[in-house]
This record gives sequence, C-alpha cells and structure tokens, in this order.
Amino acid sequence: MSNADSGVRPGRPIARNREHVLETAMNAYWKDDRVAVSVNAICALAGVSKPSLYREFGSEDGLSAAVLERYGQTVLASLQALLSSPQTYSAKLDALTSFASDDPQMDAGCLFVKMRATRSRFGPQTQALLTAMEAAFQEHYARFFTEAAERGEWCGGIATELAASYLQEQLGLAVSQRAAGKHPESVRAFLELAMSVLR
Amino acid sequence: MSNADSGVRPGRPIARNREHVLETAMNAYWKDDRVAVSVNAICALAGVSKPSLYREFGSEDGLSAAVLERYGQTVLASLQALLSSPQTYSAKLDALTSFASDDPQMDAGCLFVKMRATRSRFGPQTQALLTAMEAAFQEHYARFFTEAAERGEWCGGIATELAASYLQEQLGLAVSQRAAGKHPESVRAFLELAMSVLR
DNA sequence: ATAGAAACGTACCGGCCGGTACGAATGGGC
DNA sequence: GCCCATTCGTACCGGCCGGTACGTTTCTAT
Repeated sequence: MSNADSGVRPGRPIARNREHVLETAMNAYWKDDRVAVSVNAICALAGVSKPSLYREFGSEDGLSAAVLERYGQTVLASLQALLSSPQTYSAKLDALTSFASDDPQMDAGCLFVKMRATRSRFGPQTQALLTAMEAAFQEHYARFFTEAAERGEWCGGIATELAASYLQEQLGLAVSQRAAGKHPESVRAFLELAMSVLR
Repeated sequence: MSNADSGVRPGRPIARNREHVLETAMNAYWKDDRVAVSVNAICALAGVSKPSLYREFGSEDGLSAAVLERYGQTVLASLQALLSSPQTYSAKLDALTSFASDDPQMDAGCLFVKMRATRSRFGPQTQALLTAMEAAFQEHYARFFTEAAERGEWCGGIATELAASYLQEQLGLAVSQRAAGKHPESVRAFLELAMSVLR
C-alpha cells in the first residue's frame, strides 16, 4: 500500500481513487440482476483499465471481498446501530421489520444476502469474509435476545441461538423477496407473520 | 439402460436414451456445489457427444427445462401427494416439516429451490417453467389452507394467500439450510418455530 | 532541465463457454 | 448386394472470461 502514504503521491493523478471503483463495483454487484458481473464490465462501468483494477485489488476475489467489506461498513452499520440503540425489544423488532420491508436502502435487496445466496461463485477471501460477517451478525442477534431476556422484555421460551438464526434468516428472506420485486406491503405482512413468534 | 445392447458398439451407439442424459444432468445440477454445470461437463459425465445433446434438447435452456420438469414429476410429486392425502391438517404440517428437514430425498437440498434461487442463470423456457411451478405450488398450498379452514382444523386468522406464500418460503428456506450443510435437527427446530404460527 | 520512479492503458494470453458444419459409420428396404 | 435416410462424434467457430507483459504517460526529485 505505497500509495496510501499520505505525504508522497507518486506518479500519475492517483487513479480515480479506489473509492470510485469500489462504488461502481458495489452498485454493479448489488443492483444488477445479471447472472454475474464480470471484471471487464466493472472496468468499463468505472472507466478504469483492467490492469489498474488488478493493481488495486489483486484479483477478482480481492475486489469482491473489498466490495463486501465496504458494504458491511456503509449499509449494515446502520443495522448494527439499530440493534445497539436504547429502544425497547418490541420497538427494535418493529424497526427491524421496517428496515427489511420498507427502507429504500433495501429496495434492490441486500448485497450481503445476495452474495451469501451465491457464495460458491466467489473466491476464498470473499467466502471467508462472508462467513465472518455471518458469525458477527449471529452474535449481534444473540446478544439482542439475551439482553431482552435479561430485561424481561422477552419471555423467550426459545434458545437464543435458534432465535438469532431465525431472525437472521427471516430478515434475509424478506429482503430477498423485495429484491425479487414483491410489493413492500406483502413483504411486511410476511415478515410480521414470521416475527410474531418472537414477540 | 434398456437399449444398451452390448452388441453393436461402433457406428450406431443407439442414443443413450434421453433418460440417461436427463438423469445425469439432474444429478449434476442438483448435487454439484459448483458455480454452474456447463453443457460440456454434462456431456462428459453422461458419455454423450455435444451434438447428440443438442439434437435431443435443442439448447442449454431446453436441457435445464427438461431436467426441471423431470424433477417436478419425480420428486415433487410426492409432496403434492402429501398435500392431497386424507390426513388431518396438523398431521400434514408435521409431514411437511419432516419432509423438508429429515427426508433423505432432501439431503442435498431441493433442485427446484436451488434453481429458483438462481433463476437469472437460466433461459426463458426454464424461467417460465419455474414461474409455472411456483404458481402451481402456491395454488396447492392455498387449497390446503382453505380446506383446513372449511373443516375447522385451522382457526386461520391469516389470509390463505399469505399463509401459502409463507409455507412455501419457509419450506424452501429449510431445504436451503440443509443443502448448506446445517444439521437436520437444527433445521427441524428452525422449521417448527416457523410453522408454529400456522397451528 | 532532466532523469527516473510510479501509475497508466493497449493489446495480448490461454482457457472455457454455448453452439454447429460436416464427414464417418450404420441400419432398413429392396 | 446396394443404396439412402438416419444418427453419430470429431473438430471447429466466435465470443467472453480472468489475468498479464510491456511500452507510454505523468509527475517528483534533483
């Protein structure tokens, strides 16, 4: 990462700094319905040559991993914040439901869910990152339930692990349905039905 | 292998009757974790030349559609039979749960669910067939609920359409989890939790 | 001014894809 | 015995893929 040195800017106009490529690739991976998005397509979209992309990310796997990491930091951070907010358990469930079924951020689905559904497409780096993110979310959800149980906001006849897994999958399912074009109100009805067992 | 007469080997190999190719392709599409299964790979697996395959199925789309149709007839027929059996509503729910979470037929997941999750990979024929099968199942599920409501076996505070969609998606989710290697008992716990709202 | 390091893009690589032209090998009808 | 319709597989097509060798451009350091 020699070009990350703040002081010395070697060579040329410093490419459309990484950010532009990341943003373009993220949107392509995310929104595009296509079977897959090739490196060539991303280069064309971003207006960057292929060697530049490979210099920056090393490989296709490196690119997809970087995209996924960025997505996790930008979009999913809000979800983590939601889980850590000082609301009541019930209010958080409502907020989660709204996030998955109504939030315009999820209009085109969730990139994380999408990539998870096709994980075998990706290289080892990206797959490892997917696994790590899954585990992190699982842990957040589990903590969410244990805290709710401690506060007595959740009677919780269910093991927290099961509840966490259930919550994760139901949210993912709802988001997938939105990506598939299902009407938000239908998704909401669906998700509220699924969530009702957690009340 | 009915017409695999060991007599005339050269010249006219007697078209490995369509069945063999279909079976091989179905297993490949179904079991293989790979990103995709190419026509070349299927030809190699089935021991058939590419032109033979194209003569029989017309295109890759035709092949995948034929595979999907065959899968629907062989495997999913049992599920339809289950829905039409003269059991009680509750017993059918139990049977559905067992089918998705324990049945060895679903050890490697469900081909229909798998193909539905990656529908954009396939050609128009196959996508149309997927849509048709979805609708058919939706209808079966809906009838299942309306009949249960008529018989008073289901209090049914839920619209039948929603319940049908919910059932379909939860079963698909369970089967996906099995395909991903989750332990059957975990899948069962998950699915029973999801099904509890339908009791 | 000038040398040289750094980042650039053109133009290419081998490999696999879905799909097909075409000649070789065969059987049935006579 | 002979012919022809039928069915086969070899060997190929153009196209796209992920990835890279290498000459060119642009800026910094002196």
